[in-house]
Amino acid sequence: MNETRTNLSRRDRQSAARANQILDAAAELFAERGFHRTTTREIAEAADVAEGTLYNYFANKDDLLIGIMQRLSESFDPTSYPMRRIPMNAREHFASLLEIRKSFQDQNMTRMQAILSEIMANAELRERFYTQLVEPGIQSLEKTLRLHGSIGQIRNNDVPEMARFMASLFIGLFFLELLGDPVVSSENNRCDEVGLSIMFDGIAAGNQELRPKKK
Amino acid sequence: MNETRTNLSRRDRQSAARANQILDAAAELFAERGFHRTTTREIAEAADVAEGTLYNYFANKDDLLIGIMQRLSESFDPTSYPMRRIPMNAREHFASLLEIRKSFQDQNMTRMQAILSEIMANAELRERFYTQLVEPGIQSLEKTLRLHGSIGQIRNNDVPEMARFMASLFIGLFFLELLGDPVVSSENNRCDEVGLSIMFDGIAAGNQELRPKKK
Amino acid sequence: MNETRTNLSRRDRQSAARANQILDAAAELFAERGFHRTTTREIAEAADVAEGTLYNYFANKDDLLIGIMQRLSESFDPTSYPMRRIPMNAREHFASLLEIRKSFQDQNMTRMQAILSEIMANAELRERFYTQLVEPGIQSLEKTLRLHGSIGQIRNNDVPEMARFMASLFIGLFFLELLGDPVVSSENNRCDEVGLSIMFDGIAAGNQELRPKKK
Amino acid sequence: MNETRTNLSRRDRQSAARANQILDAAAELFAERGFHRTTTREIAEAADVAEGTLYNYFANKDDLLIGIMQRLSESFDPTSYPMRRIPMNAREHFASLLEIRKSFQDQNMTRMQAILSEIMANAELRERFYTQLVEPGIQSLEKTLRLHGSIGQIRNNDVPEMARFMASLFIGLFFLELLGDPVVSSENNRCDEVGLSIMFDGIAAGNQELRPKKK
DNA sequence: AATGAATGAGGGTTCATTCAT
DNA sequence: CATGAATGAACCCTCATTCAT
Repeated sequence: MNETRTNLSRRDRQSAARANQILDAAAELFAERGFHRTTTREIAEAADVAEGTLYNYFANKDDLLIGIMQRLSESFDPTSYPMRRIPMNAREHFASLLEIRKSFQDQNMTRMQAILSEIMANAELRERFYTQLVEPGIQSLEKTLRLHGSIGQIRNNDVPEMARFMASLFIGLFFLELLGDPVVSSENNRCDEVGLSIMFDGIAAGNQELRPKKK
Repeated sequence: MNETRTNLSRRDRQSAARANQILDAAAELFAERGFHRTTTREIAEAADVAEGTLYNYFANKDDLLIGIMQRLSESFDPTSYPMRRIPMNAREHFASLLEIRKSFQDQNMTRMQAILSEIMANAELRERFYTQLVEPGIQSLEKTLRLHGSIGQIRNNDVPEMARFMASLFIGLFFLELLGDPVVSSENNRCDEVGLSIMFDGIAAGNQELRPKKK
Repeated sequence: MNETRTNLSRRDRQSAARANQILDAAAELFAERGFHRTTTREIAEAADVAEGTLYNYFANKDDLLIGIMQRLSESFDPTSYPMRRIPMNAREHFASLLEIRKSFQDQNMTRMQAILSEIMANAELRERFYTQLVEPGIQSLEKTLRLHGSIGQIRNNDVPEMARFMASLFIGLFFLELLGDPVVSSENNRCDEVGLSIMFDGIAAGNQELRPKKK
Repeated sequence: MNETRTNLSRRDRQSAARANQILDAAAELFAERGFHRTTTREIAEAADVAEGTLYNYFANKDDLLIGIMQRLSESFDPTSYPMRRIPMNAREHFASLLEIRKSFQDQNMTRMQAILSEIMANAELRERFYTQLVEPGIQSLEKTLRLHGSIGQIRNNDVPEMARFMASLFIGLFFLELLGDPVVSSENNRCDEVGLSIMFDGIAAGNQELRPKKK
């Protein structure tokens, strides 16, 4: 059989594609109006399948959330990023992390919104979210911090707290964007830039290096 | 009648008390299992009233969320805090802000959780949340930053971004606590301390002042 | 309060009446077209209540069957019958039992049909049916047989088997009626009469006493 | 091709075998959990075919019941039995009928259970059941009774009622067995024996012949 | 104002049946 | 003829809301 490039038969590929098609439709709707205000009927319509077909791919409505989360975590591999151009200047490194955050956010905003509404109310999902996304992200941050700390580029203590500090920043910015804060949402906002500056040099007067203005 | 201290009649006070009793019950349940997984029957039972009674105090179930939000914003008056002991050392000032955040969080965790689950899915609520809580908070931060900036204690530019930076930090820490992150959740965590240090002096090696260790 | 005759409040009585109203409608429909081919909507319509009201009185659809069974067993108290005019002639006694059977059948045909269809498929119901109806009936028969046996009116051994024999007869006749057998179903059928005769004197030629023809 | 013994081609035989394989699987499941609680998917799995294959052999799910009934009636040919060793002693004759009943029951218990649950709820099936099984059985009984009556071995009147009497007995015993009555279900029960005795000699004291005790 | 039984629209899910492969 | 994914009507049940008491 001609399946050199994938181990999956055509049927399997079709099946996976169908599952994705359903998940995408579900994520869109969950993000738009929340998990509970979205009916399986609407999902089916949006995915252009019959309602019963949903249940050939997912055990129940909750399982759609799990599926969305799964795909979210698949597209989030923090270990791959920071090491790409190491060793590098710490500031540039963290700048690139912030950019990665932004690009991840842009590509996964819908999925994030889709599950966020249920994360507060669904302990299992919350657990998964922390384990699959937040924890790995924080650990990656810790690793990065230790690396740069070990070579004297940044302070070398309180790594766990620093990592939480940075993670909080990421999460908070995401939230403010969701809430529609005009400054954070504006296309050419300087939040990341300022954030990076503060993170490295603090807000104390006189600490700031000269930074190149964004053009 | 003895109504010297309030403008409310006894009936009005009883009525307000009953409304609060219902809101508290609702908040507790919403926080625990989410808005949609909580039934009006459960709320009524928890509040020790009949189901129909709910509708004498609130137009519908959604209105309970609005009510909880209302009380949340009543107990959050950012304008009152920062000015208490001004002028003061900027670092101490922000330290006290962090403490205020923590105490607010402790006292309103339930209510916050109660509405958070619906904020993502309910545009009206999201709007209210931003307008009543986030925006005032940010504006207060901006004011504070400008104040200290104007007297040269901290850098004096990018105030909006700095305020978002700090707000993000608050929000993110809250989130990590909700998610059960062990470092942030631990009783004697140093996150605020480290956060303050970073905020002022940055993570760049050599920037840190000597800080007194927490006892 | 004026509740001398019953311990039940008006509300309780109304509630019980409503429950009966629902059970009667359900029994009718179950008998007509079977449990699974009857929808809760149809039951509600027949009972002239809303569909949701069913669930204020019964936990679920299955519970309706249990309720019907309950009422069936309430209207079947075998212990009360046979002793009414004891000691009596054994033949007359069993003749009256057959009449009782017939009258019970007439009054409960619908309910019996209603549950019969599910008895074969529902182990719990089958268990209840045997325990609440069949077993008490057989035990009552055994008691009666022992009584007449002890005073020499009938043979005095194999009481359990004789009781099963008679119970089988009752059940079988009921079944044939359900199946629409013309002889058993005919208004003035002589099955009971002949049955009684056989039961006492057997079918062997020459055994029969002279019996008065039914007028 | 070697088709000397049957008129059926190999294909036809295979086809019939497949149909039987499906019917057997269906009967097993219907008996176990009832018609409506059994899904076509389960039947297909048990029969080791695809779900769609069912519909190549049977028009729909109901048709499976008809099929089971068909096979039941094929294995029940009352005309063949009683005449085998006629003339014979009437008592022995009926004893052999009871044995036949028992063996039929043993061999067809599953199928009987399978359709019984639907007989109460399905008029068409009930009709078939009566026409194909009960009526022929009763007619055969009537014939037998008339035969023995005509030669003076048993009473010669009320044949239809006597036949119903006996049929009821058969049906009732079957039912008690289904219900799990301990006496009827016990391996070495004496119900048939006692039943025969009663049927011939009645329960009246002094009627019984001396019968040999079962070992 | 308080009650809680009644309501019925709407939800998630099942499953007999079809049909393209 | 065999397959099993796709289908969608129909089901049981929930629950926010109403209203007579």
